[in-house]
Amino acid sequence: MTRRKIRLSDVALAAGTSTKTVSRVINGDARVSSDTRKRVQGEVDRLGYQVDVMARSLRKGVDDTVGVIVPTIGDPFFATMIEEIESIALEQNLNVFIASNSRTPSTERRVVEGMLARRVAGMIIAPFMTDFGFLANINTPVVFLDRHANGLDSDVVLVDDFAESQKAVIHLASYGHTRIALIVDDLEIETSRKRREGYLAAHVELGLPIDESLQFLGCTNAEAAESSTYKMLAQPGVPTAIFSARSETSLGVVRALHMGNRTDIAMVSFGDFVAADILSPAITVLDHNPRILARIAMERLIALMASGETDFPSETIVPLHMIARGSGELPPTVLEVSA
Amino acid sequence: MTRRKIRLSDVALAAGTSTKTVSRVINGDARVSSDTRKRVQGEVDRLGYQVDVMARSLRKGVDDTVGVIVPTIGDPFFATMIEEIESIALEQNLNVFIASNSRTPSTERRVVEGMLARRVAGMIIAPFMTDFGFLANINTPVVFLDRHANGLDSDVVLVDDFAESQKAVIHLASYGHTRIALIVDDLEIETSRKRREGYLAAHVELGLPIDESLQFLGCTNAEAAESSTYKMLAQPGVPTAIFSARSETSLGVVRALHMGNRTDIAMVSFGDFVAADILSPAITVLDHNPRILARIAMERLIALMASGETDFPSETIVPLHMIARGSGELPPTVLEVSA
DNA sequence: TTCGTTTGTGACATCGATGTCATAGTTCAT
DNA sequence: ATGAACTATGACATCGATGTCACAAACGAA
Repeated sequence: MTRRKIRLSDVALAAGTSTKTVSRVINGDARVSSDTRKRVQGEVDRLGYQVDVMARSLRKGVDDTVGVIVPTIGDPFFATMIEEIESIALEQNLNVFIASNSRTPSTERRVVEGMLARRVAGMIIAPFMTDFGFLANINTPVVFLDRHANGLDSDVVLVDDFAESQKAVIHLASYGHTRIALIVDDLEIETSRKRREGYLAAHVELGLPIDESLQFLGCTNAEAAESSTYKMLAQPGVPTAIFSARSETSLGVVRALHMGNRTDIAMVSFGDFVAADILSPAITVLDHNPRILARIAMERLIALMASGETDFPSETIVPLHMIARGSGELPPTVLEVSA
Repeated sequence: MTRRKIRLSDVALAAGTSTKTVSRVINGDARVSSDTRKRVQGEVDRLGYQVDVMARSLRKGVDDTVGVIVPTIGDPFFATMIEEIESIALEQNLNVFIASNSRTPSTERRVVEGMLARRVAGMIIAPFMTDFGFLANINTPVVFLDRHANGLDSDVVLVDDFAESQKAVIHLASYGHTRIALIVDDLEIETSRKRREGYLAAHVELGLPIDESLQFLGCTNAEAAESSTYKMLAQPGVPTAIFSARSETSLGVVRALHMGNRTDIAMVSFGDFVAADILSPAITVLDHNPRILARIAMERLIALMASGETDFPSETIVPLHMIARGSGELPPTVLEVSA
């Protein structure tokens, strides 16, 4: 029933030439008489021949595809990043394959190896937490995005998580807050660790007391952040402000504040998110724009793929702007003294 | 500088066996003495050998990867769908490669061919608008998601866009609305077309007048929907309710309503979205849950990959539930008579 | 006219892994 | 003891395309 796949040799047979000549036509080699070329092209069209990319790249060693690996596609931050990468790739006539590491180190490694084995021309990786030492003597260009790669000195594009977080907390404190909660993902993730350090450093700098009970760690997604926030609202000594260290967790925090009728609590989100500007109050955010990061990373990757040099890893730090929308400028709520 | 890639033959040489025997060990073939096996495995580990997936699948014809193709990764509907597919794949020990067609027919075709050429074991495609006739005599299993494939009779999992949309509009009308606007994507997309037809059918069924000026077509993304909504709010004869035919456009509509201070206008969204429940008013949605669709599609695909039969394409229609949250139950605003 | 070039073409090896088949050495039932 | 039935292993062809090199024909220069 199914027609056999057309191969180079089938075309060659039909056109009465060798496979090599067909190959030349396919690849636009000048060394073919226009006569032969026309005949071969005719057969190619008639038979609907398509190059077998696998075989080709087995032979050539690479193909024009870039691989992108992120922790989760569902996180709008990464989704947007991917969109931007794709639109650049479209301009450059590159293909893009995307995979997620599902926030699982074993998957992360497998996925990276899968991309390598498929001989992508380059990769952009937003690492989770695998040790990338195994990439040390691979010559495929890789640019890391958002976080450094553990165990590998490589090109990276990121933001100053420490300083930006510190800035956000100081912003809240400047409105009089002294009990500022932290909602953050797993500390094994470099980004999370640094953001927390920034949070702590701000406290130290301002001479504010550090309260363990205000730090909610391990908020891996919006749901976890939401339930941490409920817990926070229920405990004695409710904070008057919250610093959410990731846009995805911010969604959970905001939902809990709305559900619990505590929109009087101030908050700043590390990273913008949809609807942040139309909530009441609108949410103040550090504009951690994935498109900018993606664009820089692609530029770097394209340069690497062209030149092949990988000897001097560059580190690009993108500064962030705070967008004050209201939630971060709320004054501390007068504490209700419980009976 | 870069170490040469380790091949099967390198391992064979080191272990003093033939490549075939190494291959057997790699693939867990029983026909190897435990002695030889141990020796080979030792060399594999020592040298850090990794299978070249390209070469392997050139030989075998397939590999354990499923390809997923969607119009845009940025659309949370598709992003969530992908997440679900990945989590199932993880259980099944399958790899997933994702690509977007960038809402461009030429890219769509190129991407599908790229996947095929890489010999994915199966594909899940949320088609944009390409004619998929070229897949007719390909034997890779494919399940279409969300929309039928043009020009190809294939397995598909979708919702009843027509009837569900009709239902949504009738829901609005039941609260007294007679001027109901429509925000919809390009009509070349099957889904959009059917949803609009449902909108129109509801009008006919209820005997409501159909007003061209209330239909905003071509809203391809949130921004487009937002500016269409502004236009709608500015024109004479502002509607009292809006049916937004896609969750991504709903975000734009909601933003415009908030910005324009017209949250008194009722609305129903085809598809839930983050924050829909914490806005004021909270948004009534048809719960077009991508996870359910994804799960069904994966089950079907896995079955197809196992059996290979592709002869009887199945069509699965998933029913939707309406989640009434407030915005869809608002009464019509009393029209202000302009001076 | 003869030799060096250029041009068009094909034979063959190769990329890395696996299927097929042959074969030498064992084991076992008769 | 002897042929049947395994077991463990390797030689070789193959998947589909392309690089290398050889070579015949046509061309141009002396």
